[in-house]
Amino acid sequence: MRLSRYFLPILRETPKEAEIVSHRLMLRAGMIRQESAGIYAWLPLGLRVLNKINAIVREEQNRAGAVELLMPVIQSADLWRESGRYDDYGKEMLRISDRHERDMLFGPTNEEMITEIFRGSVRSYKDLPLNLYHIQWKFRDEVRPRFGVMRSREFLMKDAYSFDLDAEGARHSYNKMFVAYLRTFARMGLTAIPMVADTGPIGGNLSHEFIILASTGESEVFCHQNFLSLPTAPASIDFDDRAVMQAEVDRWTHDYAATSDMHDAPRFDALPEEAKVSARGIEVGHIFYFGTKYSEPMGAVVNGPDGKAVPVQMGSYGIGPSRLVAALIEANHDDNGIIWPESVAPFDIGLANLKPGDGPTDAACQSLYAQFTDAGFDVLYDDRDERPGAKFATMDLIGLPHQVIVGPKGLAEGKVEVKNRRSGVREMLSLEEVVNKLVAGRKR
RNA sequence: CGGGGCAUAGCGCAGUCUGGUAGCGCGUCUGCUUUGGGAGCAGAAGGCCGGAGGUUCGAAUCCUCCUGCCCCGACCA
Repeated sequence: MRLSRYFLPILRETPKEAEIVSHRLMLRAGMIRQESAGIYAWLPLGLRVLNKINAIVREEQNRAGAVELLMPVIQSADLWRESGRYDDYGKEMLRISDRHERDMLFGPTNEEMITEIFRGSVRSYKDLPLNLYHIQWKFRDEVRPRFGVMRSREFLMKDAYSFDLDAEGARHSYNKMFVAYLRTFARMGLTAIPMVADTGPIGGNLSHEFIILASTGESEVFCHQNFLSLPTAPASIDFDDRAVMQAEVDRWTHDYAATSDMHDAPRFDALPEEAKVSARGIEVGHIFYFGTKYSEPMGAVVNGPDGKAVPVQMGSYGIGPSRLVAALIEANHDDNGIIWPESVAPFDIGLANLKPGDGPTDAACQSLYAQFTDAGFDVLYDDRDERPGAKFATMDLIGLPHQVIVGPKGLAEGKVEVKNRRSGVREMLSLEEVVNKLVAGRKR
């Protein structure tokens, strides 16, 4: 993509409303634009990151056996009256009516709808286990939206729903999502710590929040030092093996970890001093097992092996990709801007032409652009007629992992500069070496 | 939902107290000179001063109401 043809409205100054670093940087880097309190438009650069995150979420959901579908944003109030939550949910639910004055709502979550879909088509225990998920916009009319997309009213959520015949099966479904979540966050370069959680309005009796540590986190968290270095399960782990899944979950729930609402101070205090981690955290995922809370009132039943109808055991599993964009920036930035992990970067390489209009420089850039693109990289080519300083500042701000800087000075010696955004390391290499280096780096 | 604040050019702000032709910096556009860490000079464009009423010869400025947004707290993927 040529920057001169792209839409990247960068701000040189920080809008005053942005309090936390991710919000500031998202606005400055032209990723989002606020349209209303807690409601944002995703500009091209931001959308690219969101899509990269979604792709990782999908891969890991699919790997764990979940199946993607897509449910509507607008739901009927009648569905929510069946579960009793139409009255329980309160003012956070945005209630609307259509032209026939039917009560509708903008979905804050989808337990009711997925249960309705399930009961309409599944009759036998032989169709279980089943896990259905979608990635869809949600609306929760927060009293006080803040921190940009970290706590917005409209937000993107991946929500999965599992259906099992019995509690043991449901536990396995829960464990699969637990492991899939750890892998999902690890692939984004985040250390997410599962913490025993309150179940809130979703209900149920088994729940974990996945928290990443960040100084700007909204909640206070306590955990054992061990979590900071626990290795994540490999992609090859057998999601169908109940014992393997349980062992993996046990490994990740063995040590103490809790948010302030669930904090067990005596237990934490008993830890050796060097093992205590007390910090702030951002919730990036939340999983629940809630049994028959919805299946029973809504009549989602299957015939068991004995021919008797039983309500299915359910769980739900949420990840907020839009919040993750902000969380990733909180965890990856410096004074100059964002530092994207490679797996979610909007572009892999930023190619800066320091002197557009100069024949040899243009030619070298064109050649590199073609070679990078052929090698499968997403390249943002800064061909704008700007001074070098402005280009460097832009590149650092938007945080692409690799910067390739091409100017007459280097080219006189047949070289271009490659800079690693995270380490800051710069090298002068020939055109051929640059391509080889980046290709080799990606395979590693 | 309680408390506090803000609203003037794309962004950041001054002007409001004490009413009298709408300002500054950055950005944008034109030209020239520049070109390896946000250039210099010259010129230009861009505003129903959040909205509606009111007071006044005259309102960005004073009064009333409304709306939007932000911050602190309580609540939450």
